[in-house]
Amino acid sequence: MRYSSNHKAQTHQRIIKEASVRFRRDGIGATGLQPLMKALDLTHGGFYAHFRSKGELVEKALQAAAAELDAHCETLFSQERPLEAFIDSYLSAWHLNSPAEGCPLPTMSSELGLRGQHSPTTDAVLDARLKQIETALGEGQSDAQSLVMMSTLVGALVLARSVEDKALAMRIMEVVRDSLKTQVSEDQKAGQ
Amino acid sequence: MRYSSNHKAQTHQRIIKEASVRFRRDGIGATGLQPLMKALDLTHGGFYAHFRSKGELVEKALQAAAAELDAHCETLFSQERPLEAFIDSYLSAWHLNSPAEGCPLPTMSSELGLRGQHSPTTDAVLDARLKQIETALGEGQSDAQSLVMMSTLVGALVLARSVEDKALAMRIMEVVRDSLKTQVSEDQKAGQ
DNA sequence: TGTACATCAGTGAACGCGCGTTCACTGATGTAC
DNA sequence: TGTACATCAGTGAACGCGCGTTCACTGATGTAC
Repeated sequence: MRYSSNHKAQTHQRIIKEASVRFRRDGIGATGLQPLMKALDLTHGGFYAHFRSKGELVEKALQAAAAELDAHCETLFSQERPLEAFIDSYLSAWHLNSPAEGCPLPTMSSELGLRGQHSPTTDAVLDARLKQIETALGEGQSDAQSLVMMSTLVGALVLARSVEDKALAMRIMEVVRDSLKTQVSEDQKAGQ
Repeated sequence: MRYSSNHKAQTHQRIIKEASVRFRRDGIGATGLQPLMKALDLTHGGFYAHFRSKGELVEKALQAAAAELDAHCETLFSQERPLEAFIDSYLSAWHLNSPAEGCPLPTMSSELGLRGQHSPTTDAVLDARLKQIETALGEGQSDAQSLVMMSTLVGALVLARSVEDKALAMRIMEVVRDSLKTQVSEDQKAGQ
């Protein structure tokens, strides 16, 4: 069956979108192409009309997730207290329970890093995030601070998501949130 | 063939040891029982004379890795500057390149947390690590600081391991190491 | 405007493969007589 | 001390399953005449 001119491009994007959700939620290895295509009311055979391999889809899905997050961060960083908004958003109950729609770093980076897979895309995602934080930190602040902040945010989310005790998970996020915000305001005072 | 009385216990431990290495190095899902047993010059069928399932091995391997790390931390925490030694050790070039023998939190927790697997063992591993840090922090310090420190350490290692740029990886570890050590010495001054 | 044809996104069976798990079996050793 | 037997850690073939990937095919639509 032949479809309207932009039909294929639409399907292409639907596959990427669904993959970016499943890779973050279930992991890359645990996500099968067959169930993925079935969820979109397609058959698995058609996959290879869109991508050369699962690996190519991983790249595209990671880029899509990063772009999604970039857009979300744009709105946060245009607020009055950009860094506080970013911290609150990153360590929120919503982000804790929505790995499928959140930052790909805590969920996908370990699976991409451990294997020989090591794509340049992971570096690009992290770079983009760091650049945004640096800009928000303002002048006079070294980029070292953004590396420390990003490490703390990612680590807190990884730990909070991995513990079974929900109260502990919330406590991890709360104390890290407070600590980072205190540090930011102190740095801003010192910078003035 | 029947073996000497402690032979089975020895094999049992060998399986756990090899699994704790492979789970951390390759991930739990990507580690097959067949190759694992073959590496120990055993056949895969014998596995079920030792463990009820792969899941049980995951638990035992995680516990073994945690115990190993506990022992290593004991020696660090008996040094003159226990926290500095712990930070340097956690964010060392060796730890960056040796996930198989290092802390199981950065490598295994995401895989354990994402699925419905969520075993109480993960919580126990984190708890043990936190307890050690709290003790080293000394009296008057809240356990909030140990949560923040552990988050930062885990996050830094996850990020450093996931980026392709080796120089960036070393830089992440370096700036986080410096930041944490500065904070520790400041806290100790304030605590006196 | 009506018909013949080419296109190609998507179909669905099939490929080899490795997975976790089961099970009837082996055979060297410890134990009983 | 010598023989018969029971034990049981480990063997290796087989199970069903889902994986990533390939490929000959379909059939609705856009295009050419």
